[in-house]
Amino acid sequence: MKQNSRLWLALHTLGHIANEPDRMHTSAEIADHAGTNPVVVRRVLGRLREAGLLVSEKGHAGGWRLASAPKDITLADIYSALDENIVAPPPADYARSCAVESELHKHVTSVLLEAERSLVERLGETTLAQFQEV
Amino acid sequence: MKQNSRLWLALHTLGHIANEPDRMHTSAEIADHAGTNPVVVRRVLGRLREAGLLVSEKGHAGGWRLASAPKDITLADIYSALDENIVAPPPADYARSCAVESELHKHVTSVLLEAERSLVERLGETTLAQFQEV
DNA sequence: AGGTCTGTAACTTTTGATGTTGCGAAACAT
DNA sequence: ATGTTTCGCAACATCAAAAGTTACAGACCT
Repeated sequence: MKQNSRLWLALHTLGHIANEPDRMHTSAEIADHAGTNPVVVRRVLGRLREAGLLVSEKGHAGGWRLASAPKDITLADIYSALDENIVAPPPADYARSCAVESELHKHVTSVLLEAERSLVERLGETTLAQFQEV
Repeated sequence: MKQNSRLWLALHTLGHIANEPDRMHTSAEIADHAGTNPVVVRRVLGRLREAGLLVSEKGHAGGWRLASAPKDITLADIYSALDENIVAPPPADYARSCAVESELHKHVTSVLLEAERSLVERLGETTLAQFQEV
């Protein structure tokens, strides 16, 4: 796969699961479909489970399924569950020194945070149901 | 330094140069101040020069200075010059296959792009002049 | 009991960014 | 003209985060 693709893997996978909500999907099956590794899948889906979006079951007929209906899962839920901070993390070292750049830093950070907030808001307007096949 | 800190290094540096617009600033001096390496500084500032924000001069009293007045340089100019795409680059591999996730992919990408557009718009409202000391 | 899953903990590999060294080219001072 | 300063650039070395891998314990079903 590639780097920083957790979000895409998550979307990809949830899209599929939402289309067949009634059966369990194993990590092996998903990994196969996504061209990656079962463990990687479990890592990513694990976060979604922690966020209450998915349910996993062990054992024979185990696997993964949605924790709620596709119409109740927004893209913002998915994005947030992965805490991908689009906002470039401020490199700490820069906080020190001159008041000037401290101001600059604060200003830019707040703009970035606001951009992220508006992004999440937008993602919240769309649910998985909108991508289900008819 | 740290990772993905080009934006911060650029802001930091331009902030300083904007406060002393009349003299040349050498990469060694900047690197020293930013706790990094002259070559790294030149790499980042080189992009800003390509974008027409800075001018560099070789030789004895050489170094870097702003190409225009602080009030004519917006944070968006800086951001754009570095083409930091905050939008996570879509991992290509996913474009294939099922129409469902292709739709999902397109939708999410467009939301991300819009978020970035609005971010740049916001950054465009602020100029370097606003961070100059009085 | 035996087979099928997830859950996790290591560890290795890969990738992108940063840091480093070295040297050529340009500008200037003497 | 010669030497010094400084950028420009290329070729590495180093580092950190992400992804991939292996291995095995725990849970569940038949």
